[in-house]
Formats: sequence, C-alpha cells, structure tokens
Amino acid sequence: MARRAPRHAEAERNDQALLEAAKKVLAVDGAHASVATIAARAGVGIASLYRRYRSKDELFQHLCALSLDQWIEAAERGLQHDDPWEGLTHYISACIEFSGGSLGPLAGTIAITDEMAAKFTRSDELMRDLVAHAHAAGVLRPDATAMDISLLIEQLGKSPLIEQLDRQGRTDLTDAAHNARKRTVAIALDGLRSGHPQLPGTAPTPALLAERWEPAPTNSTRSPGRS
Amino acid sequence: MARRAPRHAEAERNDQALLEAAKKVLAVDGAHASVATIAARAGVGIASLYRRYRSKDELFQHLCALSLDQWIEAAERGLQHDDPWEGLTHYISACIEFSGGSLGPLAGTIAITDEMAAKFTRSDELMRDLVAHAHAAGVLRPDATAMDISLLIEQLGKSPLIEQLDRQGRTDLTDAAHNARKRTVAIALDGLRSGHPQLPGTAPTPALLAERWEPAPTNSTRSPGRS
DNA sequence: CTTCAAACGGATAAATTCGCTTCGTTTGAA
DNA sequence: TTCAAACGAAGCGAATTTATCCGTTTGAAG
Repeated sequence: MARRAPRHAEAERNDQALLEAAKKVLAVDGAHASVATIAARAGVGIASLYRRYRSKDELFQHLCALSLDQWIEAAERGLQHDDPWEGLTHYISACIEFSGGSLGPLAGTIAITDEMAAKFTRSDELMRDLVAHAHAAGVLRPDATAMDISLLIEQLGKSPLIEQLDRQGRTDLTDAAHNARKRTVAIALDGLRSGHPQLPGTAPTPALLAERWEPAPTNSTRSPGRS
Repeated sequence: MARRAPRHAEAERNDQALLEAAKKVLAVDGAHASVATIAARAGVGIASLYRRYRSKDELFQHLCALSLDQWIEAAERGLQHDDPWEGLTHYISACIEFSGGSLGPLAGTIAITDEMAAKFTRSDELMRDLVAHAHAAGVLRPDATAMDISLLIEQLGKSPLIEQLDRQGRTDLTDAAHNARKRTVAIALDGLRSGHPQLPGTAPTPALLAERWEPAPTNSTRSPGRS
C-alpha cells in the first residue's frame, strides 16, 4: 500500500500510555482529573489525546469499557476454578487490585454507551454465577448476596491511603500501602466465609448499583453533553 | 454595659451550620470543596464564613480538630464497655458512621496545628488500648494490629456509593446505601474475630498513617511534569 | 421609638484552571 | 529526498475559586 503509517508504532504506544495514565490519574484526582494531567503523566502532548478521542468523555467511556472487560475476564477465570471459594476470592481480589477505584468517581459523570451497558450486564451475570456456586457449596455465608459483595469490592477498591500517597509522590510507601490493603481484604474475605451471625438489615437491592450510572437527573451545572 | 451582642445568637447558629455543612460538602466533593458550596449549603453568605475563619484552611483545621474530638470520645466510650469486643466494635462502627470520610481527603492538603497533633496522639493511644484489651480477651484475631484496624476504619468510612448518591441528590436511596454499608462493616467485623487463618504479609508500620499528615510543602502534583 | 454597632448576604475583583484548538516541527517509510 | 502522518505545546475563551468590599438588616440599650 501507499503511505500509510509514518509513525504508526509511536501512535500505538502513546495510545496505550494514555489509557494507563488516565486510569492512574483518575484514581488519584477523582472525577475532576484534567486532560492536561493525563497527557503529562502519559508523557505525550495534549493533542495526541484529542487525536485519538474526540473529547474527554469519550476517553473515559473507552476506559470504562476496558475496565469492564477486566471484570468479565476475572469472573470467567474465577468460574474456572474447581474450588468455588477460591474462585470467588480470586475474583474479588483481582477486581480490588486492578480497579484502582477508576470507575467509581466516573459514575454519573459520563453517559453510558450501549457497549458499556452490554458489558456491565455480562459482568453482572458472571458475578452472580460465581456467588451462586459459592452459596451452593456452602462456603460463602448464606446471608451475603451478590450485591453485598459488589459493594464490598467497590468499597475496598478505592483506597484513600494509596491515593494520597500517590498524590504526594511517596513511591517509597506504596508497596507498604498495598500490602496493608491486602490484609484488609483478607479480613473482609474471612468475614465472608460461612459460620458467622446473621448480617444486619435487609439485603441491598440491585437498584442501588444500577441507578448510580443513570444520567444525572437534576444536575444543575452540567454542560450539555454533545453526542 | 456596653453594646455586646446585637445578633449574637444568629452568629452562633451560623457557625454551627457552617461546620456541619463543611463536613458534608467535604465528604461529597473531596478536598477541592469550594467555600461557596459550603456557605450555600449552610444557608449563609460567604462573608459569614470569612468572618469566623481567616481562610479556607483555617476552617478545615478547625473541622479536623472537632472530628478528632469525636474519635477520642468514641474510643473513651468503647473503653467503658465491659465486653472488650463490644467496645471495639462500637468504636469502629461509630468512627465509620460519623467520619463521613471527612479527614481522608484533607490529609496532606492542610497544615497540622499543634492542637490537631495532640489530639491525634491521644486518639491513637486510646485506640491502642482498645485493641490491646480485645487482644488480651482473645476475641480479636491476634494477627490484626491497631494499624490494620485504623486502615479498615478509613477504608470503610469513605463510601463511594454514598458520596455519589449524595452528589446526585438521590436522597431516596441514601437510607438503603447506609444500610448496605452497615452490612459491609458487619462482614469486616466478623473477619476481625478470632479463629481465622493468618493474615498475609507483615503488619503495616505506624509510619504509614503518621507520615500521610506530614507537610506536603513541595506541591508535587501541581504541575505533573518532572518534580 | 430611636440609635448604632454587630452581623448579615451577595456582587465583585483577581487569579487560576479547564477543555479544546491551532500551529509549527519532527519522523520515517516510500 | 519527499511529504503525509503524528507530534508537543502555546494559546483561547469560558468557567471556577478564594477572598474582599459594601450597602442592608437586626435587636438590645437608652
């Protein structure tokens, strides 16, 4: 073919760097992460970001889709385990580990694409299967529902300590912080095993997690989303 | 006597409203909460805020001191319990409940006053006592340290779901969200009881929590290039 | 009722930050 | 050597943010 890709390899590398940078910056700065920060962290110019994505929102949507892929893959791996408990705990640990609290801050700030909705549904199904298997095997406490576990994952995925250390550039402490969170996760997982007193209140309804991604209903100061 | 207080009562009420509003806005908007938002939520003018605090930072420092008071009081109450386990769990639950993730986002963004440092030390001592009693009674898993529990509190105190719902004004779901978190906390507390396999890794050092409040004098993340 | 300082609210100034565009430069396969 | 594709970064207007300024309201003292 004729001229096709003078610097195609570099473009590919930059795209990858942008996505990784966006994820980290999003975890650190929250929903108000700026494109300038993301581009700087990726080591590329701002224009390189806008050449790939038409807007900041589009970048975040793509990032969400990729994260959902990770969730789906983690669930599929978990379902392949022979031991239902191992499968569930590996899924939970994996989600907490790689999520980095990326999606949480985004909830409600970006529109949900059809692609995202489909992947979310698939992820949810797989997750319910995982929980059902663990319940059937009697290793997971019967009163803990899939919703409980989803909330647990979200709660532990976003670590204030890790985020702040990252923000301050204390790379010398991040290992210790991650180790500390592993212990917190281990404690929570032990609490999920069978043989504990009944959980308080009633199980949370799926609406709690579903509706949070709905477009912000009465949000006052939002620029009209184009597209 | 000379004129003393034409509208003193109103001033007092406004001060109280400001503190409460600041706490809520801080939990919702994070460290970048604006004074305008806080004043609006308190239902007062911006000037009323600046009449009491010379700057935004001074307000936040005062707020921190008050929160530390709550921690101290919760620990003292916990120590009064006859049952060490009840004392510890009530302390943990109380801290998670009222913290609202207020202090977390502030860490590193404001200077630590001497008052804050003293209260932090006192709170830490009481908390260690609580844990020591629970350990001595054999109700708390021996491998869980005070640091582990501090991190657990911080991790569960900041709820992404609750914050987002609050941000979107979905007051119809906040009750359900709080109930859901109560269940998450209950799971974690069950995981803290004795009779579980050894926790992974080594216990986190106190430096992890102490250093995060250290001055962040070199505004590192301001320009994300080379530091 | 009049007085008047304390307290009020909100417009506003000055500086910053944001998303995004434009533009001159660099790269590397043909 | 050529030249389109890809690059980095300065720049633009709009939107925020902190903090101050100023005219108005309040309510106890005289």
